[in-house]
Formats: sequence, C-alpha cells, structure tokens
Amino acid sequence: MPSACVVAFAAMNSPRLPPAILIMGPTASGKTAVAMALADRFPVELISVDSAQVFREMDVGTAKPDRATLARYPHRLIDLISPEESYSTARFRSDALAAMAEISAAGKVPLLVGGTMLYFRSLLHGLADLPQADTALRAEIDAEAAALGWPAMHAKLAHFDPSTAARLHPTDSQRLQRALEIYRLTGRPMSELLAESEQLKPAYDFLSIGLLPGERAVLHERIARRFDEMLLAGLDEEIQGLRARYTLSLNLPSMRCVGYRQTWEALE
RNA sequence: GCCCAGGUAGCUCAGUUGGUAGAGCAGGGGACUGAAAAUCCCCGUGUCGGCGGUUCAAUUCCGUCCCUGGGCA
Repeated sequence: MPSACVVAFAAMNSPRLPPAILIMGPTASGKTAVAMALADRFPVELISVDSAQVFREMDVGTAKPDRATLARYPHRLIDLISPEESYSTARFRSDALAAMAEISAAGKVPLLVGGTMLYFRSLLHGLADLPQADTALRAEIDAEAAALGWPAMHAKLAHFDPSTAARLHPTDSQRLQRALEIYRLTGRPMSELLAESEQLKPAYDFLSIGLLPGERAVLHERIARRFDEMLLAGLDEEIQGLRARYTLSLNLPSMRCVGYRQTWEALE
C-alpha cells in the first residue's frame, strides 16, 4: 500500500447537488489503488483526469491501467485520440461533464482520478469564455517567432495587451503564443476577455481528495522503479511502433509527455 | 605485466596557455485559463581520485600510487 498521506478538503457541502469525488495526486502516489478500493465498496464510476492517457496506443509510457484492470474498473476519457492529435483543457471539461451527467443520471457517483491539475481546476473553477486553439494560426505564430525570437513577440503583445505582456516572461513561448492567438482571433486582449467572462462552476457537490507523498524521496524511488518497469515492458518498442505508424514529431503534445520525449531523444 | 583513454556538482560532461571552476539533466522553490507529465522564472563550494614535488600560487605542470574502461601480452 502506498505510503502517501491522504488529505481531504472541500467536503460535501451542497447537499442539493449531485456528488462527485475527485482524487488527485502525483505519479505513483497510489491514486489508482484508492480509486479501485472505492469502486469495490461504493456505486462509483471512474473518469480519468490525465492528459497523456487520452492518447490511443500510448499504453506503456502513460502507465495506463492494463486490460484486465480496465475491464474490471472501466475508466472514461482514456484512448480518445490518436497521437497525432491534440487534446485540450476545454475539451476535457466538456467530455468530463458529459460523462459525469451520464453517471449521475444512472444514479451513480462520478469518481475522477488523475494527476493533471489544470483539468481538475477547469472543473472546480470553470474556464473563461475564450476562443479555442487554432492550429494553423499557431503554426503561423511559431514561424514568426522562429524568425524574430519570442522576446520580439512579447514586445508586440505589449502593444495591444500590456497587462498580459506584463505578467508573462519574454521567453514563455507557450503562453505568449496563446495570448497572441487570442488577440488575432478576436481582436481583443486576453486580459479583457478573462476579466469579463464569468467562469461557471459545474453544478456538483465536490469532494476533493489529495494524495500527497509522506516523503518525496520515497515517491522519487517509486517513480524510478516504475520507469524501469516501463523499459522492461517495451517502452522503446512502443515508441518505435508509433513512429512507424504515425507522422510524429517531438513538438507534438503526445511526444512531449514525460518518458516519451526522453526515450525518443535516447533512440535518436 | 605493458600501452592508451579517463577519474571535476546526485548523474553526464566542459573548462582553467597555473590565480581554488560551469553547463545540461536531476533536485528545491515559484508562475500559470483550450499543448499542463506542457511552457516559463529563480536557486550551483564541489577535499576538481590519494600522496608528494616544482611554484608566491596547482584542480591545471612533474612524479608516484589507487580506481574505471579499452587494447596488447
């Protein structure tokens, strides 16, 4: 059994709303074990909150539960897209809410388990009303940045969205790209859109459970062991197979997942 | 036994034409609204393998010993 301490917060306090349980914690903290134990005793259904397990055929490196476990404890939001595609926080939120609605309607309790904190945040605090990602525009912005450098892009952003520029570092490529994307898509600064949009919180009575390691070193050891197991289980082969079957590159979200990026680089 | 290449931060290594050393990764802290296991910011004193010698000064040059890898016997 994991040596994690369990810290529960935000206990149920809106009895009129349907309940939902959130279990969050770092890799190898024992989330799955806790979720399965709950599933054995209560009428819950599992929803994965994991930005890497949404990829099909990425099983070894994402520490996806094996077939037998999944058959016994079905997880929603696993194996949704191909490694060539990308997922998003917004899509997670709508997928998760749809699944939660189904589960609640069936008289069960949604049990969300995972380690992607931004996804949990989007459920607990809502998301602002912002335009969705635009692949073509992002490519355009990236090309421009490759020529001018991100600090120059940051300077541009400062012209039409000074407050966002002020809180972003001139080399924070990902966030600068997003702020520029939003401006080009809507003609309005991200800071304004954020300020005026109301973030709707889902109508659930959330019980949040955080799994924190008692000792960091123990967790690190467990993660190292898990990585060795992944190598034995054929992480190299998995990645080589993916590269043979799909058109992949290191800057794709799927290949930026920890483990995948490092192994890819080691294989080069 | 001999020859060669190495022994520098937790790991992989760079470097000092002699003035007590710095990158990447790991680790710690922080930011974060459609890529989040991502992106980004801040944090680097370690008998520079041991012992001698030369020198005002050695991690750097010399000697010797130990250890590791490769080659030859």
